[in-house]
Amino acid sequence: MGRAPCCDRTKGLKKGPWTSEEDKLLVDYIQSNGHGSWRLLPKLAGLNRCGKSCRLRWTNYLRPDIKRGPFSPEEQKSIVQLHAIVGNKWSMIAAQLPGRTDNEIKNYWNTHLKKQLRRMGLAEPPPGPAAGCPAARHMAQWETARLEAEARLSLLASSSSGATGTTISASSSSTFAAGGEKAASKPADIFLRLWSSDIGDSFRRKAAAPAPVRRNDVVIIKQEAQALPGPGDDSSAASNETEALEEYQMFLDFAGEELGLFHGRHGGFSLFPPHDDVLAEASLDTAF
DNA sequence: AAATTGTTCAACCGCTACCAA
DNA sequence: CTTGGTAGCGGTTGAACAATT
Repeated sequence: MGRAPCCDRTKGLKKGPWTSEEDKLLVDYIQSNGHGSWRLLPKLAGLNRCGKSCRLRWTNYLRPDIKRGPFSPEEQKSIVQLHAIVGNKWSMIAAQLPGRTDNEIKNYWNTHLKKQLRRMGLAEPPPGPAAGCPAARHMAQWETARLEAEARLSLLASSSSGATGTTISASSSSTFAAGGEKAASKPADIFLRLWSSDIGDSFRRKAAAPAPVRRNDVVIIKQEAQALPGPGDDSSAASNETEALEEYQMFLDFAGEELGLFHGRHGGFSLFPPHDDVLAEASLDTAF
């Protein structure tokens, strides 16, 4: 075994800001040869940088399809909503915003949106006994996505119904999902696609019918939740929460399968972290 | 005008899933 | 099956710039 190490720190590779000459070398090389192996690229392109640095420079700054300039209100809204759904999965969020990089979105979130939300009083965990509870928080996050989808549905319906000015209500939107656009082609809007899914329909109707359990970890958590002594030992409340968790996990699964949100190296996205992480998440994630 | 404080964002660091040897 | 390299990700840093005192 034994490949050469990726970044040989003994060779005195350059770090820090890129010069315009370095940029030109990188762009010229990639445009004529493609990036190929990032490890070999610096040598081939005549750059005294490590491949990692070249990849970052290209993907975050030099790529020709990168959109420059301030974020539009629509983009801001999408970031907030997507962050509510997937959390700090910047690459997933970036995949839904053409021309924007994960680094850019991450920076924008940390420097603008987080502050804005804090000012609006949305950066703290909700008050009450459910504070810090991942299930309650995620349910609230789904609710924000639901409201967004409803708003967009209304806009869509009013624009397509012309002068009549009628709008599709929340209860009638399942018709849209079942026989309308979903049957012909999927809506391009991520929130409408979530909303028009079976899972979205389940949330809208708040159906009491038990959802099929599709993941082993859901079963495990359900058993653990039942074993844990809840506040006041309210077993029905615990059961409701477990059902809510299962439904929300199905929503996440749907997002992964239908929208490609969770494709790639990280596989799926689970509501159910290891026990140690639950505490960490509750104390650290104060964005919502 | 100078010093201090705050803000932005490009780039780096460390971690890890994936995959080749 | 094990080991180790690669690529990609999220968190963090620090230089540059802007605003304030």
